[in-house]
Amino acid sequence: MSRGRLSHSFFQKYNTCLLAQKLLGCELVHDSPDGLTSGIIVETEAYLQNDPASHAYNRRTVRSEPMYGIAGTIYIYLIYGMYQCFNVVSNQEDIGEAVLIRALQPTRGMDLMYLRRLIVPGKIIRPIQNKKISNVELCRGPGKLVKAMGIERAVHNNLHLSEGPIFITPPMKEGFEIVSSLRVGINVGVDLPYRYYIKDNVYVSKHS
DNA sequence: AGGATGATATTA
DNA sequence: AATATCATCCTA
Repeated sequence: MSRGRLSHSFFQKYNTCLLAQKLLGCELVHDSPDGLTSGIIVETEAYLQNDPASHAYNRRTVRSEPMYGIAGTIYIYLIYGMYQCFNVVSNQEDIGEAVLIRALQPTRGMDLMYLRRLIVPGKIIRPIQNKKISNVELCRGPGKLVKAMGIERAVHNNLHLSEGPIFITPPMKEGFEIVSSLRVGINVGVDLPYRYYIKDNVYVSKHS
């Protein structure tokens, strides 16, 4: 059952765009106190040093500091006041680059994922009958997958994938075709084709 | 199409 | 200190 976890050498081995592609087909795992959840990475985006869309573009601030850590560091940030995004830091230390994980194909702990998706922070559970979240919808999008996986910035930011409760296993899926396209939800650097996903995979957030 | 929601970076 | 800006998601 245990396939082991990818270590620093894997994350450092490729440049950021290539790592974004190599991570496709690998399994992201969170072994949490509430239970284990996991999913195959099916969609990623690369954010580079000289990339206007990157948090590390022309600056090194407290928020983006984890991006300057060694490859395999976890970088989590808050977006739009409500959602969090999960990144795998890449390249050498002191070079601020990372790969955003945008969608997962759930493999384990789907019941727990479903429960987490329903919980509104600090409040009650969302009206149940109103919306039924399908397996396809559980992790289809960067904010969704972070919530379904029980990942929190306050707890997991700046941890490393080579140790700790969150890790990535070697590829489970192989032989698929990778599509590259423009990145989603940005206003600058829009022309850079640094989004990658598994062709025809239903769990990818959005097609183009 | 528009609103939720808060940290962050930038300007003053 | 004030403000514009978000690597998003949900509801209408």
